[in-house]
Amino acid sequence: MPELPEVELYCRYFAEHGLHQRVAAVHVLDERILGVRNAALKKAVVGREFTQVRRHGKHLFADAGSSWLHLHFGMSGDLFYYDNDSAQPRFARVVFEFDNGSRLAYDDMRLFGVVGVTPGPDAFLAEHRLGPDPISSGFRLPVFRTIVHGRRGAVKSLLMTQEIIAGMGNLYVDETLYRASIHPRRAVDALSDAEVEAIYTGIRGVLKEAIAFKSRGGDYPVKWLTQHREEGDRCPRCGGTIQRTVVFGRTTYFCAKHQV
DNA sequence: TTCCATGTTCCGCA
DNA sequence: TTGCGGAACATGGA
Repeated sequence: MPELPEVELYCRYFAEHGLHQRVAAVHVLDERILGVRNAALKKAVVGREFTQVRRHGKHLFADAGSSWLHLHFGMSGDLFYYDNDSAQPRFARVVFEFDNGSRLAYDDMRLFGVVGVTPGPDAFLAEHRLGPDPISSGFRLPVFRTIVHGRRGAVKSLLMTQEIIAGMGNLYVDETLYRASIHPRRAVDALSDAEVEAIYTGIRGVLKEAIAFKSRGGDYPVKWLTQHREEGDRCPRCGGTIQRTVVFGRTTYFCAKHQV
C-alpha cells in the first residue's frame, strides 16, 4: 500500500510509538530485508533511542544519534507497535525491542522493502537523487513548472519517476490525472500552462486529502477513481467508461470520456 | 493453476 | 542524456 500518504501515516505512527525510549535489542527475522549488514544495523540502533522521524517521498528516516534508520516499504511494508509477543505480525522481518518490553515491528510480506542505515536524510536524498517531496511547503507551482519544462514522454511516467518527484506511485498518479482530466499517456511537452497547473493542484489535493481521511480511519471517497479500478466501471464524475491500459509498465485506469 | 498486486532496479535499444 | 519496454525480485489472494 505504501505511497506518500501511507508513509506519512507510518511516520506519525513511528513518532507516536517509537521515539524517546532506549532500543534494547533488534531482532532480524529475515536478512533479505536488510540494506545493511546485520551487525551494522545493530550497532546503529541498539542502546540508542530514536529522537525524531522524517519523511521524504516514500522514505522514512528515524534519527538514532550518530546515524539514521532508513525504512522503505516496498509494496507491502507496514509498522506495528505492540506489547505482547504473541501480537507479532505474521510477516515481521525486523523487530525493534525497547527497554520496557514493547516492540515496533517492520512487517513486509513481499520483501520488496528495505531496512537500512544512512548517515542522514539529506545524504540519502542526494545519493539517490530523489526529486522534491510534493507536499513539502517548497513545492510551489513554479517549481513544478520548472520540473516539467524540457521533459518528454507520457505524463504518467513523469509523475511516477522518483528522481523527478518523490512519493507518488501507481494509485495516486492515476487519481491525480483523473482529477486533472488528463489522459495518462499525454505527452508532457504538449501540456498547456493551465493543464500543468491542474496537475499540480491535483497532486497536492489528492495527497493531502488522502492523508486527511486515512488519518481519520476513513476509506477513499466513492467519487475517487481508486474506488473504480475495474475495466468497464462507470466514471462517478461524468458517467464515462473506465478503461484499463498499461503505462510505464503499470496497470493504469482512466476515464475514457473526461480524461483527454 | 494462472493472473495480479499502492515498488525499484537493471539491461538493452532508440 | 532521456525515455521506454521487459524482466527480475518474493509472496499471497482471488
